[in-house]
Amino acid sequence: MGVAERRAREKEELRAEILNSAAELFLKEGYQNVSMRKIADRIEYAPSTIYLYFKDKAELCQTICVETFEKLTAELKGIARLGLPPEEELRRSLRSYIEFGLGHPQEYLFTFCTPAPVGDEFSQGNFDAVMKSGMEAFDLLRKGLSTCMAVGVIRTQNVELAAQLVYAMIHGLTSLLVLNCGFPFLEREVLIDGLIDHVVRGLK
Amino acid sequence: MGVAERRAREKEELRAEILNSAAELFLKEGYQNVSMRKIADRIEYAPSTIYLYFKDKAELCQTICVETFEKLTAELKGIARLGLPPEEELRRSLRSYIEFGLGHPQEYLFTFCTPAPVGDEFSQGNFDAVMKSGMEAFDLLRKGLSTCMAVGVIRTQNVELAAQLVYAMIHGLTSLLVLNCGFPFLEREVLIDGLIDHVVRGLK
Amino acid sequence: MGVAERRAREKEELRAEILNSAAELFLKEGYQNVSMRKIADRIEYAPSTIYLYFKDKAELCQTICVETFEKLTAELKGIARLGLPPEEELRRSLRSYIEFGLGHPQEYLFTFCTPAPVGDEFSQGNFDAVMKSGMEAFDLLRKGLSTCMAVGVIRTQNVELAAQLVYAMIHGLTSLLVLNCGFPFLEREVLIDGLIDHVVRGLK
Amino acid sequence: MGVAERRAREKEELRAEILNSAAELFLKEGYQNVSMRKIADRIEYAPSTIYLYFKDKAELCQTICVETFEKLTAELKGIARLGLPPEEELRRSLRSYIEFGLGHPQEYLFTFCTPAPVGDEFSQGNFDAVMKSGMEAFDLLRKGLSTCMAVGVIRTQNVELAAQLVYAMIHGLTSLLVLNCGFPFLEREVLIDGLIDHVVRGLK
DNA sequence: CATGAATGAGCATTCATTCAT
DNA sequence: TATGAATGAATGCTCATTCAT
Repeated sequence: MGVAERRAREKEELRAEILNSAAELFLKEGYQNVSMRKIADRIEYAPSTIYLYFKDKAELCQTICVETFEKLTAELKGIARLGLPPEEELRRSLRSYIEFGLGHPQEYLFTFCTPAPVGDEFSQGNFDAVMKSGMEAFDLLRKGLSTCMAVGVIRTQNVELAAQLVYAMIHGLTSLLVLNCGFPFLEREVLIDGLIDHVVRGLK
Repeated sequence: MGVAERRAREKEELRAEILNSAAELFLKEGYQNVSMRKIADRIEYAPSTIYLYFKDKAELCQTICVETFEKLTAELKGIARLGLPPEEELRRSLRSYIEFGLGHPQEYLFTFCTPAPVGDEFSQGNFDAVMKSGMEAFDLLRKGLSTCMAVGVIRTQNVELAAQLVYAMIHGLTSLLVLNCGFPFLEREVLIDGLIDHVVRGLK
Repeated sequence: MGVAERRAREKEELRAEILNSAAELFLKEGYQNVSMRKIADRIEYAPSTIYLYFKDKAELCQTICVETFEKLTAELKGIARLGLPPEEELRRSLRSYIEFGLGHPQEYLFTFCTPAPVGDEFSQGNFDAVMKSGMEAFDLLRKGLSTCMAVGVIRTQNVELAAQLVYAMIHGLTSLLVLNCGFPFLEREVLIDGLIDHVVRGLK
Repeated sequence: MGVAERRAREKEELRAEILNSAAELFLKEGYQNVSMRKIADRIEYAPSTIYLYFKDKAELCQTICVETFEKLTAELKGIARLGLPPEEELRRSLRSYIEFGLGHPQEYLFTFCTPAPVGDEFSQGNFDAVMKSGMEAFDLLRKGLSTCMAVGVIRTQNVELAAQLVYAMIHGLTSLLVLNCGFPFLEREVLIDGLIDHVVRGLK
């Protein structure tokens, strides 16, 4: 039936619109400074409408984070399926990670650069859900480094340490570029190439 | 003149007490969760008294950030004055930078992890004031790398590129640790040592 | 004509189901704590469906009250039809009244313990409708006392005074028990027996 | 200092005004239907001002109840101090109780005829505070009946039962008269005299 | 007949801030 | 200089109700 389909589509669109607007606002103003009303104003719906789609503010926030991680994971998995040589795959993954951040700046910043809302607003359940999906993405990095280690293209023996350091370094560049804070950065491509080289060279 | 002097001294002391208490609270509870009343309660003055010393909550926060960065700059300058061998000085500076972020998480997050227009709470003026004092510290990193390059302990020729990459990498670790997002990071010391090694090795 | 009949029957059944569920919820959770949604959830219909049967929440409540009082009146009439000796009939009626209050606390409170203008939620119309059906029950008390007086089992001559006092006394116990205020009352049965005895003895 | 005194007096006056208005509204519209805003509107202050005087809505309600009980207790104690013969003292106390209700209709109804706010709004602490002060008044009734029993002016042996029944009966009349619900009651004095007689006769 | 989507008004409460004193 | 009193705006959230379908 066309009617039901159209309704479902519209509903999905509004849900996405809420998520987008919320992510944008959370990013620009900080989780705590964004009220449900502000989100509602931006999408031009009544505040109570949001509650038809998300139980509360925390669930809204959680959903943004989880969906962002899921997109990233999917992308990294796509690369893994290409069957590239390990070092090449690692480089591609790192680049993919950075480009993902640049391509989804709002979600990236909100998910990776915003302190977890403290207090009783964000429940342990909310927190766990986000962390779980984040771990999935991180595991792909661990796995890639493991493979490199197995075939001897990187020297270091401590997978976990290597993974955390590599993650820190690419996150550093990604977040700085995404923040777009007015600092006179060099060309993005130059920085990305330079960083990946630096990272991989350090692993050898 | 004794009376006027004593008054001035007392006034300065109260100002410092407000800053200290506020910084402590911002750190422990997060900027948003600290009300002017809480600060006032802690110093045992009326909330309105704080407004005799600071225009508003944002100015209070800005002052704390700027004064904290001044401390970082002073620290980095202190290291420079030690006359250490260039590589050693670089390592010490990087470590100092990271530890500064860990020691002043609120200020760090506010200054380096928050996109420019922070809503209507923090004015552009507040932001600029803080950013300006942060940039002073960055200059010291540029200078340190320059020296390393001059004496040949690092290979790369592009100071600016090196500085930005190094900055990105240490910022990456610092911000992750500061965000305190629940991720099971390894020991801080291990990560810091590992990162500095990785960074320096990559520069050679 | 089968179709129209079945439809009418189904409609009547749903109406009754709404009333039953609402009464049960009002009783268990208190009028204010019962939302139209809760009622709808319980009968597994959409909230808006209820509005096809009742103008608003107040009308729903009014209907419950009136129908309940009609049950009380029916009960008292049933006792009268038993042809018991007058004193016995009086005792049975008093007990029946008290037990009615205990069994329908919300309706009781709403009708007998709430001052007339109930704010803007309940209209005067709602209130009058309920009061009218409550008064019908009071008339039966007058009649019962009249009979007792006629046959000499009670001494007092003033029917109206006796009726009002008796009513006040049983209302006193009923309302206290119904309010459920946390006071450590004795066993309900003991109190009810004691009260009826006290009331009847005082009439002699 | 005149200034401080005047301030204290004004503060006390506002506190009393809040209590009075709140009691009146709670009574007329029911605890749940009275918002802090409505109270504020009535006294022509901002809603937040009320919070300078009472921690929350529950504390406001609790205060009204407790202060009402305290007034009643004081009155009953005054009678006890007169050293009247036991039966006379009992009659006077009962009359005093009824007249207290008639003289403070709003507080009486709110305190004695309104169901305890359920849910988590009213804490156990709130509840206990009210119950404690209510018990004090009730104890005076117990004591009076005890004395009557000791000197043989009343027959019944069960103090607690007698006290609860007597309380129920006088409360019944008081609440009906106070409700002023439109029912065609006889003269108040006639009803009061009649009730006290009825009650005392039943005790003999 | 029944509903899903949406809303506007309302809630208790908190907070940064002002201002007369 | 310092403050106590007061406030207006905002917050997350709930609910009775409406209405197009």
